[in-house]
Amino acid sequence: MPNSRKSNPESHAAAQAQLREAQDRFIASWGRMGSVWGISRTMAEVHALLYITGSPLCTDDIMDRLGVSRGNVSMSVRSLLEWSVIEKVRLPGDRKEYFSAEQDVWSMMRAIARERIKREVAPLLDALDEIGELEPQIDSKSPEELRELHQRLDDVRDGFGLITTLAHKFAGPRGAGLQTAAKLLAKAPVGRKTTHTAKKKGKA
Amino acid sequence: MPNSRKSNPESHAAAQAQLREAQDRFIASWGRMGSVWGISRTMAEVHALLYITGSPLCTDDIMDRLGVSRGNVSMSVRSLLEWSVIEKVRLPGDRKEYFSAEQDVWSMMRAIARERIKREVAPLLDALDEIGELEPQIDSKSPEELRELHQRLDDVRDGFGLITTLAHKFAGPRGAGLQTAAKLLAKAPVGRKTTHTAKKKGKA
DNA sequence: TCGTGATTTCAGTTTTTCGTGAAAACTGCT
DNA sequence: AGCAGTTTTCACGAAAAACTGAAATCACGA
Repeated sequence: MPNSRKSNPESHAAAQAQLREAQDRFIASWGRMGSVWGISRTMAEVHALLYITGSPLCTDDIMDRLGVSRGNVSMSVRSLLEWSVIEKVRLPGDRKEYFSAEQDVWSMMRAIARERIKREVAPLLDALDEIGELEPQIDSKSPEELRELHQRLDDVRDGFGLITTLAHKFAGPRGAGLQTAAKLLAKAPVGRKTTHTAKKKGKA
Repeated sequence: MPNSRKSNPESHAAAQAQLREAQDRFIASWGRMGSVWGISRTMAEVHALLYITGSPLCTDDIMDRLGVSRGNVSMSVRSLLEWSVIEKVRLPGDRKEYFSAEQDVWSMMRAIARERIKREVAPLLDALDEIGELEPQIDSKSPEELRELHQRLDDVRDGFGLITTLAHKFAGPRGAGLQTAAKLLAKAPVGRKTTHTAKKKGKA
């Protein structure tokens, strides 16, 4: 069957199916990654749906498409709003709330990075500070073990501290920091060979 | 009670308790972070224990200190070995296996980063490639929606692709890449203000 | 203010992940 | 090979996290 372009009903339906399929796959992949990240699968899927779709959707749209409960959608959407990766949209003359996702990938990534730093490393740094305060004076007369302990704690603290500083500098809410940094580093003469871990398009 | 330094029994005991306390806290914090990362709490705790302790420990040492089962230690240790953040040590004249953690924070961080990229973004990239292959020919005659879809997929792919490339360049098994990059970026003139998210040592 | 439809909350249920302990497999030694 | 100590595996139970559905709450328009 030769596929005439333009808009005959048949190829239109086919295109729709194709679209659906691709969207669903993206949603599934993004959702799967969500679990690896410690966020719920549904939350990631809702985000994926809003992103890949590009248009504002209401609660029922999301429920129907993803097959999850109203409550679940409500909670996922709330978190997503806190992450600032989606926003509320109110259509005039409609009482429903609609949601749409940030469309710029880099600002999406910055938002994700920001949130992860906040959830993952900030608490650790706080804890390390607190531990450090437990033992105010360490001096050369302290037992070797204690000094080693402090050395290790400080090492970790410094490492994550530096990362956090960086992250705030480059992933702050405003500015194209992350992208700039990435491009900058990508060409910097530090590493040697660029070997990919992921298999590249190999399979049939 | 005035604390004479050197080694009188009393201050020695106190120092031991202090050491214990600090270690336990570190282990707890690191463990808590483990869950945020999607690795099991025990696995993170085992790693924390080996790191903060600095000395090779055997299965029973770990079981006793952490209060977890033999099986659990065995599995955690196996994963940690896969991550290359700990290694087996065989003491001559002892049939037991001992384990000790990578002591350099930066190479520890590189290992962590490497592993996370592998688990988190590589599968996503693979999926995106696969989705892209579903629809070989997109041209200007394709429906607008399909072209938008592809645009979005490509955006995500490019973003994460760049990040992956970077990560491999800087977090590869060998080289001080990460540290170098961090220092480099920390002084680069990109951002403006360095605002900390984490509260700084503020509390009593 | 009331009524209607949308949204949030939350107790209970399902699903998933984690951890246990004992049996099986393995290892180096005699 | 036989043995004693060590490590791994895995079926099962415990714990945690996610999800549901319906009642309660909220918000807009009349």
